[in-house]
Amino acid sequence: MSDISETNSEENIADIPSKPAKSSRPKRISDSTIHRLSRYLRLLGRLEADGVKTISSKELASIKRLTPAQVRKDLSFFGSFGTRGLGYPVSELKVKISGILGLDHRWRLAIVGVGNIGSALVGHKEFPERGFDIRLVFDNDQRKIGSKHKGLIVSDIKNLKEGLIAEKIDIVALAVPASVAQEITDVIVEAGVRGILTFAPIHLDTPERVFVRREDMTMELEYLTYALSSEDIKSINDIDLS
Amino acid sequence: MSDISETNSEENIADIPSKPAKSSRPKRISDSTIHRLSRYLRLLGRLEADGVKTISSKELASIKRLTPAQVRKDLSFFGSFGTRGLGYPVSELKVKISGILGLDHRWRLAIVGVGNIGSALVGHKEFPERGFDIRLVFDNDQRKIGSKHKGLIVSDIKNLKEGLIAEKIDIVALAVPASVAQEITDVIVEAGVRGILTFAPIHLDTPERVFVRREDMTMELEYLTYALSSEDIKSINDIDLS
DNA sequence: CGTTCTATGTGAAAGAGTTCACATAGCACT
DNA sequence: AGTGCTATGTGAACTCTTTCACATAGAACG
Repeated sequence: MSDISETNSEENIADIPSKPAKSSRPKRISDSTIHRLSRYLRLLGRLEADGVKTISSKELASIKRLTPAQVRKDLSFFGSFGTRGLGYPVSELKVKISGILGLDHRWRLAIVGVGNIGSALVGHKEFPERGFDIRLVFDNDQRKIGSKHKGLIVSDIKNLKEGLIAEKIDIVALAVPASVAQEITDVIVEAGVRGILTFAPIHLDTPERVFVRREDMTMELEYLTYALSSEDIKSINDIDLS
Repeated sequence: MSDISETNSEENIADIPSKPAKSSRPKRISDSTIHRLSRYLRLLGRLEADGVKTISSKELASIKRLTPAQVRKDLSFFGSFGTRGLGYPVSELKVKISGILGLDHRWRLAIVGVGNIGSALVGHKEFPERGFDIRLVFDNDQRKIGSKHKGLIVSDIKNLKEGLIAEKIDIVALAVPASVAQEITDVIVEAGVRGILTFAPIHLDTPERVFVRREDMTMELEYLTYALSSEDIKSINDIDLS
């Protein structure tokens, strides 16, 4: 049973907290720490390009609106990468974080569903730049199958399982309608893929060994509408009626 | 902590109970609670369509892999919507949550940037279905400006500020290169828009009254690569430690 | 109308994540 | 080599979130 899979705020991964703490486990790194590492990494890339050699936790934090302690704590979970009195060596830290995040080699992706979102993913330039190679693209629409889409030929979803296995796909980006997301997920899982990035706004049932992350724009929009609405309510309530 | 601007200006206001103790929104509600409300809402929509009249916290939780207590707690922050011994009335709860999230009226969106992601947003069918109307689309590419994009004419980004004001835009979805994201954000803020959903992987500097949410696919992919990599490492490490 | 049974609503406990605060490592400069 | 200075690394304190556990509201049925 993986402790990483037990994300707290999102239900992504199937998990029933049945087992008591297994012996002495490394230590569970929080969701948010990993996300922050991603963000440090990107910043470090820019700093390196700018020729910055060293950066302190304070500077790192101020750019991202975090506390220096947060930065140091995040990094300290994985080792001591800084020099006391000096700060962190930019290039070296970048390499270290890349390693932690598993970005020391390239990853093989497949996109399933070439609708609005799927197309955007296929053309997304950031992916190859950051180590993700899109190897396969699938759809069930006969008009799309066989056609070239930004340099990649769209495969028939009927061949999904075989394709994923043959191309040794690590991660699938799932951009299909919610109504078929679960059945396609089952095929992906059968093919042995253990990472899924889904855009379907439903819960996907997967075995424990499979990691699922959801990207949900509507949910984020709804967070905004909540925030905007309750602000308004607040200002109304702030007016003293007496 | 997420990027949502801090919303606690309540320290200023002394706790004078001049009004009926019908406190509107006393505590700060967590990020995760709001996200879960979004997800309950979607599930309730499906249940309602299926003719389900009543649902218990246990059922609600099992579908989403949460605990019943979590569901009840989330809802209890906003009131008592259920009936003891019975559960929650589906339609009624749906209306209540919609209200909490500010979804009792439609919201006016603008998309800035019609690249891969921007195009996907413009064509995204879920938005209108969920109360979000895309009113304006902007780009800086002369070849795109003036052309119709899924029924909407692309405006010149030079007219961003005026357009946002004229169309009373509530929320902007920002899908532009990171290099120009901050300057465009400044214009959006000047136009008085207080909600931004950004796809640029950088920190946006905004005044406190503006709410920013980030959608970051690469970050989620990196979470997956982290999880997949450390799984492998873990099986090696599982042997010793402390 | 009373009894039984079920699932809510909620304080309190437990568990996570963040911030504090400070001892200390290492650089710089004499 | 010694002194001063700065920023790391990290237990401990604190704060926020989740889970527990149970009293109790209301439905159902005789």
